[in-house]
Amino acid sequence: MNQTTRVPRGEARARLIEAARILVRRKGFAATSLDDLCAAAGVTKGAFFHHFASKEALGVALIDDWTETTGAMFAAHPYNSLPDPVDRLFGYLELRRQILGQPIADFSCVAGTTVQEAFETSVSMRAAAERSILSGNDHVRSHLVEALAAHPLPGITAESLAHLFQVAVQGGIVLAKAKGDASPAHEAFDHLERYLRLLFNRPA
Amino acid sequence: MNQTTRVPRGEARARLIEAARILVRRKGFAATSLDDLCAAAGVTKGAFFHHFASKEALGVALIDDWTETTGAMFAAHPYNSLPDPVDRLFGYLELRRQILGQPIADFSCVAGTTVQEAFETSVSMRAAAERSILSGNDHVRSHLVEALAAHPLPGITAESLAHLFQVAVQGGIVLAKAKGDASPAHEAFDHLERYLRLLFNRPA
DNA sequence: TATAATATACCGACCAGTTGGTATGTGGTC
DNA sequence: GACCACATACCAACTGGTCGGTATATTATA
Repeated sequence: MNQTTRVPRGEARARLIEAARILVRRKGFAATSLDDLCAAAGVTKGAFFHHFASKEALGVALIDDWTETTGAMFAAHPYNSLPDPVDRLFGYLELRRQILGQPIADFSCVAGTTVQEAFETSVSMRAAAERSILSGNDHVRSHLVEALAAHPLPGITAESLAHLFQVAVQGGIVLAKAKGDASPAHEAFDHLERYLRLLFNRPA
Repeated sequence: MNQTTRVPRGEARARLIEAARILVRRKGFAATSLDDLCAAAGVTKGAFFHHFASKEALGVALIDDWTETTGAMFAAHPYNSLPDPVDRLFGYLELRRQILGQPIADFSCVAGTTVQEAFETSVSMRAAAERSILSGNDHVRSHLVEALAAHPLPGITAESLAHLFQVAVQGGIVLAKAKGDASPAHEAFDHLERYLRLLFNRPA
């Protein structure tokens, strides 16, 4: 209740986004109230509306921050320096499987969760979610383009395969939430890897 | 506003669930208020709380109704009478692709949308969503069990493949909502079909 | 370099409208 | 006339958002 130590000047915005990430992942966007959010961030309503014009604006900032953070995380990972693009794809999948070891709320996707609610009610949030998906897509696609250049597959585009990765990630999250267990998501990545091995003729 | 023609006696509950299905698909569960819901159903708050103990109870009833409706729809489809189980799987995928021709809100999944928001905040709604996913899973799995009996694939279970179908459906919806376009979902089904053709040795 | 002027960051009380939920009344049906 | 299926009226708590104010930082000026 009573704030004993104040949030240092200049940190309010970052703290609000951090708190929003946690709350939205747990309860969704609509169910996250600004009062709860500000309390969790240790900040007042005044601070909120100084940094964000509306709850919707916070949502956009949250998703954009999410895009940046996750993008940087994947870009920084060691598998990116593997010489073989197909191995990089397997490295990506392996990382994804590792992430599934965390609690469900911690591997839930901010963009995916939010766009389920807001795709019709908020133009700007849907657009932000599209940017987020697109960013993840680009990462995988770059490896796929290389892989397909070395091993062309008639009728299969890097774009559509990259989408399949995203579909597996997002669908896996939904099933994990429903079952309270990450194993269906885990299995989906296994199947995706097996599909890639069949396509690129890479037996395990 | 003013109710000109009243909802016939005995229909309130069904109308509420129907209206909830539409609103929840468009705006999510939390963002759907009881006032809006009752107005859309042409019914008063008194009717609502006569049939449902709480908003959460309506959510559970909505998801269970969804499970029943979709289950009946898939069970009734002609592809189920095809002699070959693998052909039935292709028939299922073809039907899924047809459904993608509708507006996004109309192929959005009530269970998937709701569980994204409520998996941590409502035990009963998460359980209802699990029942829904499980029901869809069972349908596909029954064909997969037959297919695997005729054409065994070491290391691949009907259960995990059935999950993959659900993952493709749910993930496809998320991507479609984000992009405002069903094509990534469509492509995911194409890849899934190609994967099955490779596994079961069924070239197109 | 001291100081005035201005911009930034944040506070917290307040507001009107909405929220899920309740208590009680009423008309139709058996 | 009892019961069921709703309608009506109402409520406290909460909702996103506003607004006047203050403390701190930045820049301009002399």
